[in-house]
Amino acid sequence: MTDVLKVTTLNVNGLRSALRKGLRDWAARERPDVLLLQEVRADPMPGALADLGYDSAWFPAQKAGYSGVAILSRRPLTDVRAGMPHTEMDAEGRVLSAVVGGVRFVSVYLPSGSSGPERQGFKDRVLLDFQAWTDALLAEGRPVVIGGDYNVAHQPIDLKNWRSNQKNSGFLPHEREWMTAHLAAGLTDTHRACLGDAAEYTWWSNRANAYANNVGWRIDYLLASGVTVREVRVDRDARLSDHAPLSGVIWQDGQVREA
Amino acid sequence: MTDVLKVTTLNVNGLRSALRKGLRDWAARERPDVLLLQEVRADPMPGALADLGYDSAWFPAQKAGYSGVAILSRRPLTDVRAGMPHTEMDAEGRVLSAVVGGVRFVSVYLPSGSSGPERQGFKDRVLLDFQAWTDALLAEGRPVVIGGDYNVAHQPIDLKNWRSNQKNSGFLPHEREWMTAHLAAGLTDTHRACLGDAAEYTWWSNRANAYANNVGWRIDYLLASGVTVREVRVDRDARLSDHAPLSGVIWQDGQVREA
DNA sequence: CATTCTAAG
DNA sequence: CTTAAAATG
Repeated sequence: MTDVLKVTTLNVNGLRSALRKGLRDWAARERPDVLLLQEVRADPMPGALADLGYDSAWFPAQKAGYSGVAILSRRPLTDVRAGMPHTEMDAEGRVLSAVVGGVRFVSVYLPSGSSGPERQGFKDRVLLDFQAWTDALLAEGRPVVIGGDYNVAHQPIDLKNWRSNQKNSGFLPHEREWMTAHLAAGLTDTHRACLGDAAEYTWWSNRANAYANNVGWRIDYLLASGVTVREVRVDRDARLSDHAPLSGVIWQDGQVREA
Repeated sequence: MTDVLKVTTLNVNGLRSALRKGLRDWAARERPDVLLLQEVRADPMPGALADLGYDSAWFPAQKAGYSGVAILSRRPLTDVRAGMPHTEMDAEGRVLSAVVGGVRFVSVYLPSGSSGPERQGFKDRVLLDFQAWTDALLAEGRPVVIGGDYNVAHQPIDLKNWRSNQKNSGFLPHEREWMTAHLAAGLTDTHRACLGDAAEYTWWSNRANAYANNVGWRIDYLLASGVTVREVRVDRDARLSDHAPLSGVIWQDGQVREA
């Protein structure tokens, strides 16, 4: 493989909704090689972007219209793995991976804990088990790119109102510590690595005027191991859902830039 | 009372929806003195047309967003009666009456039987009890105008495809016979009395292209006892819901046309 | 506040 | 096909 791979992660908040809002045109313009989607909230739609050359893999939740992740790729998609495994998590279609161009891509949608203590408890258990799962994945030795909605902001710079959110799900101390450990296990936060410490968010609540006032959170990540991701950017203007697409260009380590 | 009373009956299929579609402008233009509404599907909205001078009475279903009838009037509304009484029927907010200008106006929404045998059984029981209720009402001696969605087409001329609907709820032989008896009990079908035998419908399914192809049913009625209703018309073009407004002008019997 | 699903028509 | 509500984020 001599080419680089362009990757995008996006929580679509309903794939049908995102298609209505122009995901097709956006994909035709941006042409990511790999599209990691979360919150598909629909049965598999292999035809959705097929005419743009995308093959796809899908992992819907058991409950219709809820959660679900997918991977779309313009290059062959191999060794697809749906689930962690983890009975509760996998019933909700939250993690899916596949190999493209020698890199294992992961699309992950970690639970929100904001609807109450029961879901926060679930989220906390999932964080532990997802860490074990990524540890095992990294131990396989193959380059890994994880894209997804973690529902966790890491540092104060990652959300507009960090002070008032220290007791809210998504910015709880133990969630932030978990993210620190997750990265320390061997994953690069490519957004920070590429863009430095500028405040840039990937999600804005639909309530109030959060988007207009840029009251957002950075809860979507593109994490990498064994490859370098360059040209990372958040397409704040896309408006395909309440999340922004987060994209980057992957260079295999040791790969030589040609001309 | 020297003036005539203009009355309109309309199944709004959600009052909020009808307001979005222009019910306010329609009422400001047509200025019915009495508006008989069915399928309000909302909690009472006394402010909806208050600035056009309408007082109102409401009978919502116990279940939110379902059924419900109302009467709006630009003249004083007295002796309001909600319910038949009939436990099941009244839990669904289907009949409401009040006196305006010496006439008792009834807004009624008879059940649909099209969702299955259980609802058809309910509809059949309601038809019997509603007949008893109207018999008692007529026996009071006061002029009566009933407007509403009966969910019954009376004659073959009252629906586009009568042949294929002879086994479908809304045009079953026993429902048609019930309507014949209902009228024979002392109510004039003012639409037929005023407009003769022209095919004119008051409801078109949202499915297929029923409205464009005028594949409709006449299931909404303006029935009168003790008064004459003139200038009856169906406003097919209003598009305020899947039903058309059905209007008429009421002359008290013995009332002399002035000027 | 937005999405999807359901019940109902 | 359309409405409104419920669940979820």
